[in-house]
Amino acid sequence: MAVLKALKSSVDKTFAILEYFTVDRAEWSVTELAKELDASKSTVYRFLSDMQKRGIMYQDPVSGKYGLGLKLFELGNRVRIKSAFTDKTHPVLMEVAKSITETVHIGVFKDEQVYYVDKVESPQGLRISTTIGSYSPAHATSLGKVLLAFSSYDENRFVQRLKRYTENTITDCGQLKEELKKIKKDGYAVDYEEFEIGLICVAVPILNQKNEIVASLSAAGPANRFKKEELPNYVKKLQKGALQIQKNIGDFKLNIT
Amino acid sequence: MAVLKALKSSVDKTFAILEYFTVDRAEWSVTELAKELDASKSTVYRFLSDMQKRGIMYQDPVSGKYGLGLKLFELGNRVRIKSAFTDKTHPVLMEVAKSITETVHIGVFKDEQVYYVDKVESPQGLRISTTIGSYSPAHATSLGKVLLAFSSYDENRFVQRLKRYTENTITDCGQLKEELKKIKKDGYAVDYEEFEIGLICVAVPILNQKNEIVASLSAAGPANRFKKEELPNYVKKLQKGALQIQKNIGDFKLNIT
DNA sequence: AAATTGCATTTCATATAATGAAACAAAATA
DNA sequence: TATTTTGTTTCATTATATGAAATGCAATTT
Repeated sequence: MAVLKALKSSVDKTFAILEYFTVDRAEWSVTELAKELDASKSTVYRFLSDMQKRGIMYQDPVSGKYGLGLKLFELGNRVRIKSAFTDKTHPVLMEVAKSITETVHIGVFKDEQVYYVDKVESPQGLRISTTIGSYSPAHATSLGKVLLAFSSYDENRFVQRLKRYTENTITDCGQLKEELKKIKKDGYAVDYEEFEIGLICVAVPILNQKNEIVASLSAAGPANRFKKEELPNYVKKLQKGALQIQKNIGDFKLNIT
Repeated sequence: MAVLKALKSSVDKTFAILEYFTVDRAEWSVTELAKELDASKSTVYRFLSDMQKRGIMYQDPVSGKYGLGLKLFELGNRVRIKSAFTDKTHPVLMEVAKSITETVHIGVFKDEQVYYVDKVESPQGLRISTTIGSYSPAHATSLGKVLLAFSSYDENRFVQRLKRYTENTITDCGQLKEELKKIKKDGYAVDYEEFEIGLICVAVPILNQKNEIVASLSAAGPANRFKKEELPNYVKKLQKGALQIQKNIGDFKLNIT
């Protein structure tokens, strides 16, 4: 409430409005959004229609509701991360997804969270589906635990409360530190339904040619399809992919800011 | 010159500035951009730094120059076309690129031009590299000619001048109509260096399950690698991919506006 | 080492655009 | 037909955007 009025610059307001258009809520009417933002219809209308004129917004000709437009897609594709990083990782991701037959992800650190930068979905019907450009908690995912384990991090990083997502989530800082130590030793992390019941993930680090960790690579699938004796096999396939990516990316270091 | 002053709304100004960040010119300093826009440094600075605070812009910590930020990548990935269409086409594109070993593209019609919505680059060193979200002329590309041939179009569509790009470009309307008729009969189009010298493309239509054309699929490679006797082979592989995509997309119809 | 250039950034009085209430038009609903 | 609910437009008021000049910082030149 009173979201817009709190922001002083038009630039801020513009992008605050865009943030409301998510994957889960792709369409808003002027009235709905005005109510949500506690702003006048005129104001919201002007923002949306100005953006619509530029193709940043798309207006459904039938319902009159607004959604994100093609121009934004266009701009998003110009962002460096895409051409510099994903172009190099994606082909490998395809290979790994095919050989493991589960959804594979690449995640990096951003704001203490895991940020998904690339994915290839499992060819199987029942599969995990995440949105590129979204976030997950670091301590409750295999991607995050790998990133933590292989990064040089402040020991006091975990003074912050570790949020519980399921009964398996690690919420004790000491326990997490032990887990990370083990992960660094083993070279991989597993998430046994620690973030979501029914979801199991395995992840390995992606290093650049200077052996700095730049991202992590995971395979994720439904718990009932996971066989513990297959774990070394998954890890082997992931590591093979990670090594291939390492070859592809050179000394590339992702600047996430 | 005087680009910014001509625009009355901040929303317009914001996105006008973003448009200056292209693939060819990914970075601008405050001073450079202020000069280009004929605006004051303060103004440009404020736009860029406001956007930078939100992650829309990225500022290189060394040079101080600005580029497009991750948030924009994030927003771009939320655009419907991406999740609804590309997710379904990309895996097939990978397969086709691998089997043909040339860069493959998917294009749709937008504003009488070919709009690139997805691509997978050739694994070979020498390859064609296009930007997703960019445009090419319809009459001078295989993607475009397929789209024209299989769309129900106005006969008078081509009264507009057909721009010449190379010595092979079809610039005569009657000749183009003949070509389109042939393409419809054959089920594929070829571009023999009609847009760019040294570039040869082959394209086939992608139909949805109602048999409406929704996009076209092409393979593009350097002319000196192209063997005429391999053409039926390329077409066969492309058609196999197009059929797979048809299965994936159902009765999906792309709304490009 | 001092001076100079070249840059991003900040300041502040003024010009200009953003704002919301209300009116409007058009469609959906009763 | 009457009523409600939309998206859109208008316009006087308010608040933000603007640019010249100043600042601070670093790299380069004297």
